[in-house]
Amino acid sequence: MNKFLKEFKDRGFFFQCTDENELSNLLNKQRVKAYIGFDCTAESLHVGSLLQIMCLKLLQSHGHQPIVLLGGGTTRIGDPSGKDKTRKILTDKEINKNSKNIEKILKKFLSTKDKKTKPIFVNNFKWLKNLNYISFLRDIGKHFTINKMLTFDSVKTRLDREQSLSYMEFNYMILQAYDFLELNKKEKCVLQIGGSDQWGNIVNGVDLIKRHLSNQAYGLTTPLITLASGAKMGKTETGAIWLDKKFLSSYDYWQFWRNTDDRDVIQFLKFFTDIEVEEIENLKNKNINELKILLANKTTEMLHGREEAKKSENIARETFSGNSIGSNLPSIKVKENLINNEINIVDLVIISKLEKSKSEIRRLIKGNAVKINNDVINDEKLIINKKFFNENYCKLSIGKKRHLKIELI
RNA sequence: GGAGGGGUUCCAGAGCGGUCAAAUGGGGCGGGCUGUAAACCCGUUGACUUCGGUCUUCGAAAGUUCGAAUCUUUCCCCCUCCA
Repeated sequence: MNKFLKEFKDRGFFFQCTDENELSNLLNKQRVKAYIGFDCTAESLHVGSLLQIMCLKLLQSHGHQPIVLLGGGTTRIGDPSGKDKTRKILTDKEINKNSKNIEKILKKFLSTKDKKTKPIFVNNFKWLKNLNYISFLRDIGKHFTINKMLTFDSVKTRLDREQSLSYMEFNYMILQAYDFLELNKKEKCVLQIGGSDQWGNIVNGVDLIKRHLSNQAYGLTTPLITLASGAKMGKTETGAIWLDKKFLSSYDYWQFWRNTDDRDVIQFLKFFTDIEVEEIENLKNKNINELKILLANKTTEMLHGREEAKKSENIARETFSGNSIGSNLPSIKVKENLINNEINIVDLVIISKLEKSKSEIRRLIKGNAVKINNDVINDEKLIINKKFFNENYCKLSIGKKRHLKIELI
C-alpha cells in the first residue's frame, strides 16, 4: 500500500475511499494534488476542522500538494448536509472576511517552504459567481438526475421529516461537484478529502469528472470523531475551541488538550500530532498525565508556536501546583488608590472579571471557592486592603482552575 | 381549506388563579474523593441586597382580579391529524 495511505489508515483518518487500490497506485507513481473544502460560515475554524487540516499536513509530509478550497461561493448557498434547517444567509462582506481569516489559520499549519508541495489556496466564488445558468444546466445539470439526488442523505432526511429544503440548497451538491470538476480541469486535482458526511458530495464530483471530462478522480473520507464521553469534538460548554488567538487564548487551547479524557489520549496523539505512529504505540504505557501534557504541548506548538506552548505549560504548572503566588499567572493591573480606599472582596472579583454576577460571587464564597493568596475566604464582606498585597501583588482564585494575579499600579 | 395541540428559567419538561423565582431530569458552576481524567457523593444554579427583603422573568400586547405562568381578547410563531 502507498505510504501516505498507510499512515492515513494507521492514524485512524480513514473511513471510505472510492477506489483504494487505484488511488494507492497513483499516489505511488506521482505527486498528487488533493483538496479539502472549508466552509466560510464562521469567522474562524475550530477544533472540529482540525482533523481535515491534519489530513492536508500529512499529505504534504508525503510529498503531495494540498489545495485548500475556501467555499466563498458555496457558503452563499449553505450546505444542507447534517442540518435540519436552512441556516442564516451571511452577507458577502462577512463571507469575505471569514474566508480571509480561515486562510490565515490554515497557513499556520501548512508549510510554504517547498514550492512543489506548498498549499494552493482557491476560492470557489471565483468561478461560481459568473456561472451562466443556461449553459450550466446544459453542460453540468444534464449529468445529474433528480432521482439520484433525492436519494442522498442530506436531501432525504429533510424530505422524510417534511422539513423544507429550498431549491437553492438542493443545488449545493451540484456546485460542490462542479468545484471538483473545476479543480480537476484547472489544477489537475484528482483527489478530494472530506468528513464522512461529505461522501455523497464527493462521489458526485468524481462522477461528474468522469462523465464530463472522462478523467479518473478519487474521494477519501475521514470518520466522524466520537469522544469517549459521547460528546461532539470541539464544542465544550464554554464554547467552541477556536483555532484563533482572538477567540481562544493559547493557554485555554493548551488546557483543552490537557483535559482530554483518558480514553481519548492515544487516539488524539495519532490524530492531532505528528509523532510517529510507532512511537505513540510505545508511549501507551507511560503516565497518562505526561501524555496529556505531551499532547497539549504538541498541538499548541503546531498552532501557536513553541514559545506559547511552553508558556502555557508553565502557567499550568503554577496554577495547579497549589500554593505558589506565581509570576506566570495571567494578571490584571489595578490602581493602587482603589485598594487604599479599601474594597469589598465581591467588588474585587467583579473588577477582576473572573465573575460578573455579585450573587454568583456570594454563592461561590459560601461554597469555599474564593481564595486570596491561597487562603479560603468565607466572609463575603471581607475588606481587601494593602495588607493582602505582598510587594505589589496578590493572587485571587476562584475554584481550582481560575487564578489571577492582581498587580497594583 | 377543515379539526386540534402548543410556545415556561441554559436545554428537555412539569405547573394551569395565591403556599411559584416556578417540580423533575440533563447541563453548568462550586465542594469532597482523585490525577487538572472518568465514575461517584454533596451543595448550588434570575439580578440586587444594609440578608429583613426589593426588583425583573413563564411568545407579544392589552384586559379581568385584592392577586395571573395560570382566566379573557387580539397579535406573532411552531407542530400534529384530516382534505
